[in-house]
Amino acid sequence: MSKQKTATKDLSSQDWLVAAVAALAGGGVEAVKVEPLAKKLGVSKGSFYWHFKDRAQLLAAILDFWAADFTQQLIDNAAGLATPKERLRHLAGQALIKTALGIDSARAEAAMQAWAATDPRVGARLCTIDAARVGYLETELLDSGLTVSKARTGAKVLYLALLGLYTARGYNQDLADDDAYLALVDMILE
Amino acid sequence: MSKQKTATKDLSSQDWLVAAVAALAGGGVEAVKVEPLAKKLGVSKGSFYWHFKDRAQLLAAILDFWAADFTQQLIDNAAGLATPKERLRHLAGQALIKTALGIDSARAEAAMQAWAATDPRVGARLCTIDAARVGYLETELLDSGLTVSKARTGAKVLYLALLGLYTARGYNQDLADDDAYLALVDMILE
DNA sequence: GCATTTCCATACGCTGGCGTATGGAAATGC
DNA sequence: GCATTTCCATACGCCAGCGTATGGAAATGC
Repeated sequence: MSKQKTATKDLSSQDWLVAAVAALAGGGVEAVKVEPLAKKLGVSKGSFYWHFKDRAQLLAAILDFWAADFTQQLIDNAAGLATPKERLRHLAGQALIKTALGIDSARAEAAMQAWAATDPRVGARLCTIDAARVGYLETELLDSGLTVSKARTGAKVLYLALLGLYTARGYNQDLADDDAYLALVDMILE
Repeated sequence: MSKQKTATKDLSSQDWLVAAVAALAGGGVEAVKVEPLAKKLGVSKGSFYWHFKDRAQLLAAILDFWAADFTQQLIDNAAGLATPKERLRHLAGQALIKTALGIDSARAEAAMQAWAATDPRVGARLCTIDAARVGYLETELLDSGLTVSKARTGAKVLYLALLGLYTARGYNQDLADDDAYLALVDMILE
């Protein structure tokens, strides 16, 4: 029922993008549909087709947004805390991606991975993102004094568990146990 | 191009169910559509609406199949191997659900969880399945001599990582590293 | 061997979502 | 202050997928 922001002002393509990501988080890629989004934004789809060529371009914009934004988020995460252990433990609560805009980041993460499983081009993009993230985790583990080998597998394990945590947040709150993840962090750091 | 099985025989509702699960594993719930399935099975949708009331009933059948089948799979998994450690390590390669029928079980798993994230009734069903699975992992860890507390969080961690492994299998083969999961099993078992 | 049941094909109407075309209103250039 | 640009509404045709209705062929009962 609540209108979007301030007044009945013109929408930007950013507004459409944010709404699209929200729909993605809520119902997967198939839920990112032009006309329902228009209805939710309180405009007609004439607005959409002015800002975007077609639906495919919107989906591409989501991917670009995702790829561009996660790096910034890595920096934000690393900025505040002193030790690698603190930073790694922080990943459980705060997701790797922005939780701003009222979007459930864990659900958005899970939706992106589900999307990647059905679209190989999305999968390829997410692979590079995953590689960067695992690489980040690996450096944190190396900074903590782990051997190269242990840091390598440890980073993968941490990220796999993080993916599982995102997935569980979507439907199984009992399983999405942050403390379990924190225990894993401690376990890997010995 | 290949026809399905033996001859041009009548289809059973099981045939439809198997095809539906395959479509689910390949493209998510939204890919489970009556007319495309009919085309893939080489029949018309008149066949479908004889075996099923509507699409919702097919989806419900998928859920029932999933819930009924996973228990059998738990037994199969536990049957062959002697020690808990062997059984737990076995989970990486062999998924918890049947890999028969030419269906990628990991993709099917991931598709089920993605579905659960968008449909609360599916989510509720998967929660009980997850609980049983985590419970199974917990008993294995207890049999291995872990304390109640360590077994509890260890089971959750193992299952979260397993979920991540299933997800990764869908698009990131480099991340879907069985050895990393095996290392986690060893780590939890000390 | 005729009726009934089983299983499927064909044809139809309906809806939701996509993309286009056209026009209109408000801002903006100058 | 008139033309242009910016942003959106309305209306249209189109297609995919759902569900129904009806009929037909093959097996089956008996």
